[in-house]
Amino acid sequence: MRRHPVVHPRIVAPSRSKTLRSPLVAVDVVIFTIADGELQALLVQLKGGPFAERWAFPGGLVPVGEAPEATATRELLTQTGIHDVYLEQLRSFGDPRRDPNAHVVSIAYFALVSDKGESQGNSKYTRLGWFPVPRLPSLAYDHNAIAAYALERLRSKLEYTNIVYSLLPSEFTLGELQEVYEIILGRWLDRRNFRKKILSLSLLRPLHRQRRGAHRPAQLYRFTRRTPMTIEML
Amino acid sequence: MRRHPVVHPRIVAPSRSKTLRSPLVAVDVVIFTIADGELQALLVQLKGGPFAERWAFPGGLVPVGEAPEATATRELLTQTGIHDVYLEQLRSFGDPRRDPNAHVVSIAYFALVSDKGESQGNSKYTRLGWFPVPRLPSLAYDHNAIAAYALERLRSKLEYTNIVYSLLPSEFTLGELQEVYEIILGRWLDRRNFRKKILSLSLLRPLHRQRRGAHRPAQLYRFTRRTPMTIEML
DNA sequence: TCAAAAGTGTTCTGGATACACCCATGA
DNA sequence: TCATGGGTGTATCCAGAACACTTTTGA
Repeated sequence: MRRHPVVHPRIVAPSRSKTLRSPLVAVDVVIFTIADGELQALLVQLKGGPFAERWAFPGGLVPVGEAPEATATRELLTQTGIHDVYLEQLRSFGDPRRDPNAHVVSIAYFALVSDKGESQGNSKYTRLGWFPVPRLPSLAYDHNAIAAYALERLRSKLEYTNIVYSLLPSEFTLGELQEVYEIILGRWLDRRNFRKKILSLSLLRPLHRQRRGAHRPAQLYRFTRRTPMTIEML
Repeated sequence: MRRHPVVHPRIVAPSRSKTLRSPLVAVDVVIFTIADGELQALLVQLKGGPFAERWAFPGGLVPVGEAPEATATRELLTQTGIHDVYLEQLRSFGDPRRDPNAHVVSIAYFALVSDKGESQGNSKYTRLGWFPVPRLPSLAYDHNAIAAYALERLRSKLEYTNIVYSLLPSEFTLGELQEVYEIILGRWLDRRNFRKKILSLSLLRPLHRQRRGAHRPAQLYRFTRRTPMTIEML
């Protein structure tokens, strides 16, 4: 019926017609990183509104004329200082009661960063905090549901894409790579099978340097391509 | 920054503030079925606007207070008469230029029906038509991109979920089931291997009836559960 | 010398693939 | 009798899983 101008005119300017009222559009970004042997997510603390003091994922309203993904990128930069990250749309959450103030349809994204460093930036308006994903507090809006969905997506994409590269620094050992998998998937992997499989994919280039520590030195590797590809990893 | 009321107030009523302008929200539904040995999709013909006469997926604006999925269900019923179908969110498409009239963020869904019959309903406002997916015309908005995305999703979900049940009538033969897979995946499957695999999943219950034709009678089957489950089908 | 992580190969098993012939029916 | 799809079993291959001991270093 939308296609019939009399019934659902898509053409009239929004401000002219009461029947054209539609929910607001927002984005929310779940930013994951690995730190302290855990999967962590970045939260901001709300200052006002019904969820004052509560934590939530960074995000914001999408203005007319801006692509939602651009909003996500922009809010990420202004709220957390993070830029140039892997960013992927999850899905939208549109329940009218998810925000008590107004009907806001939120498009959720997830982002992956290799370390917390970049997020020290512009925190002058908001308190930022990294939280271990297994023990997230009770979040504002429906953000706990978004978190669960994001985690599920991360787990499955880890298995059939190479996006794990965005959780690692440019140089890393096979042990560190395996640890990322173990933390996110929540299960131990056999080291020999893991190395066999990963090395057979020729995604990694061994360097001429090693990581030293209180143990036998470990070969350092680099990803040959840091660009998303779908490939059976496990 | 959205969390800071002064900068991005989420609280003010939409009509009060210019800064709160956000795109409109719509849904679009890609409805698939199998007919005449092909995957087909249901389109409606637009009557006015810059895409007059062009075909598009049924859909409509989401009103304030209604969950987008409810809008999708409702528009499906009013525009096509289709109800009680498998419906799944794909993702949202938000490019500001996808609709020349206004910035409309569309949440795309895909639906599966087992036959065209249900769509004869209320076509008094719009012309409806089923089109073979491999030969879709040039659609309105960005609907060709939505179609491509929907097809991709359908193909992958066919492999790891049981949603194929929603493309089949309540009783069917293994040959018909296999044909659905072959049409959608676009490749031939070995009959013996297919039957072995499918029957090993105990998703099907053989009936005491057979389908007759100009050939050896074929055993009829029924799905034991017509509810979405994730399971490795192929 | 000890703790801690790195490095390495083989066996087994199960699932996927490839493949060809006979059967029952309606026309 | 013929065309059409239905029904069936076996051999092969490969990837995944299971599994233990030695090495190198810093402390």
